[in-house]
Formats: sequence, structure tokens, C-alpha cells
Amino acid sequence: MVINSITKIRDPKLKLFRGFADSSRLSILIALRSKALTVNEIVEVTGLTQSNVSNHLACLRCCDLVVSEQRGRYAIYRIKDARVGQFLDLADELLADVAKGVNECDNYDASATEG
Amino acid sequence: MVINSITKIRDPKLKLFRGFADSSRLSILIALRSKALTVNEIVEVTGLTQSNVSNHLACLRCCDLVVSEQRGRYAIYRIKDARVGQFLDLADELLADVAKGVNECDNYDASATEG
DNA sequence: CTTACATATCATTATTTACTGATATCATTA
DNA sequence: TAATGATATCAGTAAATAATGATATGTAAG
Repeated sequence: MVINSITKIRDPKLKLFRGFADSSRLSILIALRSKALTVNEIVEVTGLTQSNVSNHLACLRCCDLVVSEQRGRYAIYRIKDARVGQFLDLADELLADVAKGVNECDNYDASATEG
Repeated sequence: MVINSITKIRDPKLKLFRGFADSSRLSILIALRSKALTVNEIVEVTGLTQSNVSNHLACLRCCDLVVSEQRGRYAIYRIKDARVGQFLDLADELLADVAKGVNECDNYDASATEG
């Protein structure tokens, strides 16, 4: 399993940030924030493929950001702790107050936005 | 510039997390947390190469996480806002309270730790 | 105006990480 | 127990990202 190579990371803080720092994983976390979902529901909401979602869920589960509960043949996933949500909130706050420029900093590479 | 490809990321939240989600950048941010430093000082503290540090600083600067001030032939870098530090704090908190397992989850791949 | 120092830039290469598609597992139902 | 549905796993490949090394830029001092 390659995705879980992040679990080899020694520094747990780095590992934590990595959990949030991928487009697919972030989508999953945001989706799970409102309520617990089955894998298929996550697939539908995010538009990712099943295996991709499953791989990332393994990653998030391993890092203790989400937990799964087997209910019949469904696996229900949910955010493990509300603080994970708070982490997302703080990111928004930080963006609103501190790092407004994050939004704008792509003008160095006009070709990327034009092409 | 390849490192700054993160600036192409649309979602600013994702971009923010990416800022923290690299070993070198995280080292730099942690180093800058205690006090402002020149590029060479960062190089010494982190053990990274000069060009690597410079590349990552460009990335962090672009994302508004750090700012630089030219003083003579030195460039002084510092964390742009205290909230960036708070973000690091919250990560620690989260790790302490929520994601303790982050530390332990590498037993799936014994070969990696043994070899 | 040449030298030395400090930093930035950039192309190349190396490494990491994510995605895909096929298949395995495991629980339910017929 | 065969078939179906839901999820997990994994090898292979593709894509993204970081590190390196050479060099450019800019600043100060001789």
C-alpha cells in the first residue's frame, strides 16, 4: 500500500498535517463533518472512485482521524473527534484573517491559469 | 518553479494545509516560531541546503505564512502572524488528545522499520 | 569595478504520493 | 451454497512534489 506511506513519517505533527493535505482526503473529511457516511455515500458525495476512497479511508483511519463501524455489510465512517472539525475551522479562520493572500498567489504562473 | 506548484491549488484550505505538510517547510516554520531568522540561520538550524530552504521560503512567502524583510544583504524571515503558531499548537493538542494513534500506526509495514 | 557574501532562481533528476483497475474478502440473501 | 452487494487490498502506473547543483542576482566592502 503506497498511500499509507505517510504512516512511515516519524514526526506525528507532520503526519497529522498530511492527513489534511490531500485533495481527496480533505474532501472526505469535509463530507464526514456533517454526518457519518458509508463508503458508497462518500464515493457519491466526493465523486472519487471506490478504491480511491477506500485507500484514503485506510489512511485516515490509521492516523486516527476517522473511525469505522461495521453495520451489516456497510461500513459507517465518521470523524473520530470534534477537534478534527475544529482544526478545519481554524484553517478557515486563519485563511480569513491571516493568509488572505493564499487565494491570490498564482499570478506568478500566468500560463497555468490561461492555458 | 516546481515547489510552488502548490500555489496552483484552487482550494485555499488545501493550500494552507500543504504549507505545513512538508517536512522541510514544517521545520522552517517551527524554527521561525521562536524568532526571526536569516536564510543562512535557517539553513544551519534545519540542516537543509541553501537552495532548498530558499525554494521552500518562496513557497511559504507566497502563501502568506511568512514574510521577509531585506536588511542589508540579509533577508530576515519571520512568521507572518501568531495564528500560524497557534495552528501548530492546535496540532500538538490534537495529537495529545485525539490522534494518539498517529504515533503508533506503522506496525502494518514491519519490513520498512526493520530493513 | 572587482571580490566576496547572501539569497534567489531554475532546469534536471529523484523521490514520493496518488490513482487505476483487477481482484479478494466478507456479509447478506436467494 | 451460489449469487449479489459493499468494502478492502494490492500491484502497476501516472502524476505531483521535493532535492540537487549550477548559476543568476543583488548588496556591500575592498
